[in-house]
Amino acid sequence: MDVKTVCLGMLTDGPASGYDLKKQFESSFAHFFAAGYGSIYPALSSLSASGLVECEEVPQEGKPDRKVYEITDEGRQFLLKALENPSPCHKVRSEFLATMCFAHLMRPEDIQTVINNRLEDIARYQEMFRQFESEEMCDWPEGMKFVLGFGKAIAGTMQTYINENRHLLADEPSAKVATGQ
Amino acid sequence: MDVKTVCLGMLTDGPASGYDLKKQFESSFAHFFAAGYGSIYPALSSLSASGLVECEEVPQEGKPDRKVYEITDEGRQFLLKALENPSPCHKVRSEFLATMCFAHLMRPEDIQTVINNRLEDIARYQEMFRQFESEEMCDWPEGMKFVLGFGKAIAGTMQTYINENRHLLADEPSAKVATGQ
DNA sequence: TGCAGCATGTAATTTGTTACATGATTAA
DNA sequence: TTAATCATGTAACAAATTACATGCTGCA
Repeated sequence: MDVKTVCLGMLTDGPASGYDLKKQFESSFAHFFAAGYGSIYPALSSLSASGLVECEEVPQEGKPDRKVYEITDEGRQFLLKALENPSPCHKVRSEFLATMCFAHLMRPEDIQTVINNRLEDIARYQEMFRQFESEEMCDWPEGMKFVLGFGKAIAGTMQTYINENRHLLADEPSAKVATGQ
Repeated sequence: MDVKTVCLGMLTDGPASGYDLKKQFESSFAHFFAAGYGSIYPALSSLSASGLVECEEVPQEGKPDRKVYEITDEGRQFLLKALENPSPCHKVRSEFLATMCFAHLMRPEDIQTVINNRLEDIARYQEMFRQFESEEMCDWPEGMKFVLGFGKAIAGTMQTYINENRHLLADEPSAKVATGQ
């Protein structure tokens, strides 16, 4: 499933512009599917050319026309076919873990920095999940709740694991072992 | 960090062929960094052309020459520079989660199939982690243990989360609610 | 007889990323 | 005045996937 198909899926929720979809990719989808304008706009053009979506251009003052895309019946059919894949993949590409594999070649302070930055990143996701929980979540489809819950669970596990095991990689400089003083 | 850099890192463990590296990508690295022959061989050629590795061709009978690559001092320096990135990314690309977002458009039995297949995939990873734990693990660098433990923790959380929340997506056909029978 | 494993690679294609290009509005 | 938000897109580039291409050995 590529960006095109995910955009098509997002449009089942109602008409939207490329700009709108980008916001979804930055929020609810951010933890498992990345896409920038450079892939979203071409995706929408292509979907439009294939007749899977229709585009309505809404003129605006001082801004480019807002192009609002709406899924067609053909688009719905295409999406359903795409959703029939019985084994959709789940891929991780982690430069973080790759880096940690070679931690023994790094300076301890650099390892600490990498870990702290990762924890910050995780914290940002957790903040996002918290916001979703407090807000609109009730009227979302169950699948979306499942996916958000999934992300939250994984983020929590990562955080705990890293905190409990970072000592394996490098002892913190400030962690002076009891010196009896 | 691309395939090239990871190959370079793997070679710090000792000389190896493209075929050997592929086996690592299929085992200990499989849960966070994918690479096939189509990217490994070109990566090694390129590293060799840049002088970051050296290649020794070992003739064999009935097989193509085995090309054994060894990291050079220049290669080590290059790797250390690459490891200095303070914020290496950790990206997930999940067609599985994307599919689940649109579960309300799918047939319940198809949802079950997708979930069962995902659980099988997770189980395969867990089996792999178990094998590593029983074997050679002791002489591995701490970073590698950290990374394997990370994968194991995530796999466990996924499994538990999916089992505990799959009912949100579709009630199993056989799950007849207490009939008083 | 057939398949898995060993062992290498190339070429075409697909996909996505990054940088570039434009430009008005609004709040700090 | 400066940054963020709104709003679109293209073109060059980078990277990885897939299919293709070869061919021996050893086991079941």
